Amino acid sequence: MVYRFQEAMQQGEHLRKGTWLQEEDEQLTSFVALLGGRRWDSLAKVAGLRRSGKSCRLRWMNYLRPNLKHGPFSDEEEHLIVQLQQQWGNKWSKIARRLPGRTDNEIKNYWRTHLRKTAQAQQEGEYKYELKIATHDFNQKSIDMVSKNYNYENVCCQDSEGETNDNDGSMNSFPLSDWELRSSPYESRILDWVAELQNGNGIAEKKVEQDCNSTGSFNYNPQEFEEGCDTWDYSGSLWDMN
DNA sequence: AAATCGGTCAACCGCGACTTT
DNA sequence: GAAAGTCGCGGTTGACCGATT
Repeated sequence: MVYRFQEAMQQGEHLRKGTWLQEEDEQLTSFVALLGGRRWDSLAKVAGLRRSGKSCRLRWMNYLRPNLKHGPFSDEEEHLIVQLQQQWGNKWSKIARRLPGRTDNEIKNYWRTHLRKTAQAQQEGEYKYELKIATHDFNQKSIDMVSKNYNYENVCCQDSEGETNDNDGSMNSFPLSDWELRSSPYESRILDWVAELQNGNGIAEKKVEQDCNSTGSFNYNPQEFEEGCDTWDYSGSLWDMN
C-alpha cells in the first residue's frame, strides 16, 4: 500500500492516492509556506506532487497545519463535542471551530467511534426498558389479582412531589441509574451528559457547573456558542509559519 | 503461532457553494 | 449571466493494529 516515493515519481502523470510519505509532507509544507494555503491544484503542480489539489488541502488541513493537537481528547473537549453535537447536529466543521487545534475529521471520527456505541446502547436500553415495563406490568397484574387495586401510572410514574412524569416510555423518562449496558466509565460519562442534555433541565447545567468546578478549567455558556461568535479563527496567526 | 475480529483514523468521494474569468 | 475552477463539508472506505480465540 505504501509506495516508495521514487516509484511514485516514475508513475507518469497518474495521481497518487493513499498514505502520504514524509517526502511529500515536507514538500507540501515548504510550498504552502512559500505560496500560501490556496489554489491547491496549482500548488500541487508547482510543488511537483503527484497529488490532487484536494488531497493536498486535506493533508494540510488535517495533519500538517501548525497548532494542531494530536492525541486523546480532554474531558473538556469531549464534553464540548457532546454539547455542540446536541445543539448543531453533524456540523463538524462548525464544531471544530470551537475546539482549537482539532479538525472536523478528527471530531467526526471521535464521534463515530465513541458515541455511536452510545446511541446503540441507548437503543438497547430502550429495549431493556420495555422489557422492564412488561415485567413490571406482569408482576403488577399478579399483585392486582390479590389487591384488585391496580393503577400503573400512580405506581410508577409519579415523582416524590406527586407530579406525573413523561409517560411515553421514551428515554426521556428513563432513569439512568437503571442502565446496565454501559461498557465503561468513559461511555457512562458520555451517556450521562447526553441524558442530561436530553432532559434539558437545570440539573444538567448544575452538573456541568460542578464538573467545571471540579476540573477548574471548563465553563460552558450557551451564549458563547451562538452563530457568528467564533472564539477561534483559522485564518489569523495560524497561517504564520514563523 | 496463526487466524479472526473489532476499533481507530487517515484519506477518498461526491456534491453543493462560492469565486473567478 | 454563464461556465469553469476552486473550496469546504459530511459520509464512507480501507489499512493498520491490538485483542481475542
